[in-house]
Amino acid sequence: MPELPEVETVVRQLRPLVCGKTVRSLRILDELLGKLAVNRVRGAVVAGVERWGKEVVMPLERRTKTDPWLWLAIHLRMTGRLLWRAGARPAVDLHRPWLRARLVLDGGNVDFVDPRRFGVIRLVDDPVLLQPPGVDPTGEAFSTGLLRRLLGGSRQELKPWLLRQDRITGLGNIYASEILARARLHPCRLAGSLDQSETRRLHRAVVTILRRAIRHCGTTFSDFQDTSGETGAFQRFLAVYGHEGDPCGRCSTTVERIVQQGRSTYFCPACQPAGSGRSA
DNA sequence: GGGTACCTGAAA
DNA sequence: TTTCAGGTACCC
Repeated sequence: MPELPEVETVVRQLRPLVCGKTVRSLRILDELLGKLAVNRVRGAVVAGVERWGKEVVMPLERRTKTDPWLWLAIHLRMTGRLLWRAGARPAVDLHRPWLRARLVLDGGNVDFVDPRRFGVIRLVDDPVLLQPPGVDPTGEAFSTGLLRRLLGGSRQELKPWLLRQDRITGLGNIYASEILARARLHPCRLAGSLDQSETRRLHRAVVTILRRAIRHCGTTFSDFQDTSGETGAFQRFLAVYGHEGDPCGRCSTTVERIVQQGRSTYFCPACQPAGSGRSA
């Protein structure tokens, strides 16, 4: 599930639960995750829970004179989740559907559950290795001017361009469609073809959609306390994503679905006219 | 740049 | 049975 707002939600919910707690162990249960130096985390203290792009990053402080910092990074990819299970002795009982890894802390577990097994865990000494290449669209640095420079000259279609993590980090397939619907821009427009006012609309849509999605805890998400249900509520506000064949909320024209680079794009052909600068 | 692969489950 | 899925790495 996770795009930027969902990962932000995970991080905010996890932070007060795990910060300051001591790591007992990191259990890797799926060989697809590869070999990690899990012994190095034992006894470290969780110093934070951060979102770096779409990745959950936990700085771990060790009681060693040399190399006191370790960085645990978890990318949820398509179906990964981090579920908190409070409890005193939860290292046993590894039976949980799709459980791939478990961070055992004093007072509870962080369970990495991931049916499709695309998720990735990294453990590194140097946080530079985790630095996302693109700009964070929720940060101060993301301005209309910066967006204009990033778009400059690109001959890629807008919607695939929005998915590029080396330009803007954090957008995914749902919010890319939602952002273009709000900005009233056709997904097949060439990224480099936007004029100043269109660029401003796109910038505002990125900021607004992400802010609203974060406020509503993202689109569908599992609870950390009890394993049931979804706390995310943003799906109620989706204007176009998943709404092929439904009337557009603004003009009642039928919402369409097209495929770009093998992925679904939803848009309203009336509110988001092709206009000039559309790819051939 | 764009297709394809990775993997599994749910829904059509 | 086939298609689709919130992501990204790797191929030409």
